[in-house]
Amino acid sequence: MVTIKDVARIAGVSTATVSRVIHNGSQVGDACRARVKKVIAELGYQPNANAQALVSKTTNTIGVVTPRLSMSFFGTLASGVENAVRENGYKLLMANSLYETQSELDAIQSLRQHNCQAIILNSEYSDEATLIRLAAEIPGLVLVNRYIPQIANRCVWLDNIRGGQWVTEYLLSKGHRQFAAITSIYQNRDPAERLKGSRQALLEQGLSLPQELVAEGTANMAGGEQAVKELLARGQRFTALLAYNDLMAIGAIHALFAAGIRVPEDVSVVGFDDLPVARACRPRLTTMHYPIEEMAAYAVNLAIKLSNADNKAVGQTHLFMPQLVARDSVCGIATVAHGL
Amino acid sequence: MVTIKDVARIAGVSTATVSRVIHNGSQVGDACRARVKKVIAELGYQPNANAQALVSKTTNTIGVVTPRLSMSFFGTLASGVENAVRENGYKLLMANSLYETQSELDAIQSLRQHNCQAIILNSEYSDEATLIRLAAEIPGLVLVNRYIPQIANRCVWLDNIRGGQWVTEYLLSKGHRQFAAITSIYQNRDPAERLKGSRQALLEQGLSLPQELVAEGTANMAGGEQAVKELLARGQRFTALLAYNDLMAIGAIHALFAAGIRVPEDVSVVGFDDLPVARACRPRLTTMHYPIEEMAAYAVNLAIKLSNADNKAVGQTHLFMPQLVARDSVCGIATVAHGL
DNA sequence: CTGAAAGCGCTAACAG
DNA sequence: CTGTTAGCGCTTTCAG
Repeated sequence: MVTIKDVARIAGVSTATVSRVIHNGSQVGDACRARVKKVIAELGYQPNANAQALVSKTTNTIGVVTPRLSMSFFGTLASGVENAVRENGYKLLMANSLYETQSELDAIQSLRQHNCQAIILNSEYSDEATLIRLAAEIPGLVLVNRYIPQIANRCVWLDNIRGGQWVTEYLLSKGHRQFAAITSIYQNRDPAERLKGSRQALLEQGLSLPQELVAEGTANMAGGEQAVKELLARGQRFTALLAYNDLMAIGAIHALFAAGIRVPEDVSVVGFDDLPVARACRPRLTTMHYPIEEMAAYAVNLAIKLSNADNKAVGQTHLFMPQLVARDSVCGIATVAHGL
Repeated sequence: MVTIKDVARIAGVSTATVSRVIHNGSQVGDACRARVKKVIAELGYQPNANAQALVSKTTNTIGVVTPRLSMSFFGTLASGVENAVRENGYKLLMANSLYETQSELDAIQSLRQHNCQAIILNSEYSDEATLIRLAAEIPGLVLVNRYIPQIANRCVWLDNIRGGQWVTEYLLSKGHRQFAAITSIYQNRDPAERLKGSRQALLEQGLSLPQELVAEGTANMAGGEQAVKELLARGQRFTALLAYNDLMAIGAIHALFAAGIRVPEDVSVVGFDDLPVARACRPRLTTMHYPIEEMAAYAVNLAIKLSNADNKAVGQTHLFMPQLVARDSVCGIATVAHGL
């Protein structure tokens, strides 16, 4: 391994001068600078990042913690983070939290041990108190997809209520009046908010979504299938189905077809997230686009600013809006022959 | 930040002793060890990873380079790597290479600068000479999804030829005799090998796959759609369609349905990879399972061994086999009314 | 079994 | 403009 000493010796200068050249310190003579640069190039010298980190108390590294990279949503999130991190000249340390509070905490610890300059955290299950404490300890900590009022300036989040509202209004505008919903068994934050938005939109039209028209399942395809089967078993009638997310929506479509019910001709189905899979399934899914990649990039930039004590007003909020993407899983009620 | 000195001072021992306790050196008295452990716990001391790296010339960090995390295949790969890395007590540094040779090289450089103990690389476009050189320079470098004979012991790869062969044999066993294929415009390695396997299987039955029954497209949904349109425009007849991968297969199914051709009733379609999306589309896709997560984990363990100079016989190869997953996009030719 | 001391590669005053 | 010097936090001989 070629070190700064080697460069200094061969260039006939001190290590301090080499260091100055590396960091573009203007305090170096032109001739000297040229000579050092030449030697650096010849030797293929690269500063040792660990040594730099040790002395400067900070790394050019940003950490990210998500539940599980293999899931499309988090892979896209990570990809957004990676891009922004790279564009800012930083490196990315990554850890899966596996949906568990303890491994989430472990992941954060391990990132801190490496002196990450900032940490982007998609926390699903840690409680607010823990997160608030963490935020106090780590200047560059930013939460994605979660909103905690006390640390609003650290949160980059999505308006799920609006999302639920807008997608429901879209269905209403298409003439639908008979709604059903499938939601996550974990009725925390997102599922609750999306449903709340939907109910708000319905209420404005004098409609409601009674409990018997809501079924629960795990937030994936299997859960969607199961929830729809339950709805069908209950003998409920509906022309529009609101799914918590795209995966559940796709599961729902499978179950519906299995029961001889066509989508969208008999029942319109909407998802949420706009995962890549929403364009792969048939019919292509009408859904709310979750700008996760942009949010991730935004979070990285915010985290960098915060970690540089670039004082953000406490209480500032970083809110993103979902957007409707109309595809083929919804049709107007006028064209519906009979509903269900 | 609490350092080893703080612990030493408060515990009334030297830093050397604290270091020994941390590393479970057996050279410490029980009483002393207990006292130190207590202080460590009280202070919440965590060794500074950068300082450790500096002195020990190696980190507990493993790097991974993939083209783009937001793509399902690579997200799953990364997830497999992450799991194995964590289980081995290492941390994960990650970089996207964006399908470009230069940024791939940059990514590797940046990982080396951090003294990663090992690097897992999914290289698509770097040439073999570069990779061979890199392997010589970096003891812990392992290539995933690529095979280079000269550095066979560094390659964890899949038998694409067999894959192409097996999936084709499956179709043959279902009675199909009229084949078409859609493949990637980049006729490097994987696409060429899968096609080669298919042709081999066909040849054994006295069949062939002439060029007019092969169309090219980008290796994604759009490419699949376009390739099928081309096949159709050429007026080709076939009952079985071999797609380079799942994404192209799904695009193909879309294009087929758009043309009024049913899958699998009129045409059977097979993919390759077994991405999550293969279970989401309708009909669910029959495809070759690519054990990418297992391969990633295997690669990590191999990389760790190699980096510890745990001498692997040069020339050893680490080959994985794909596996057929029969779902709903294929049906027997006996039940086909007319073919296309 | 434990401590003292040297040094990993680099940066940042402080002199000159 | 450039060199000297003193560490950053930790591990690791080498003595004791």
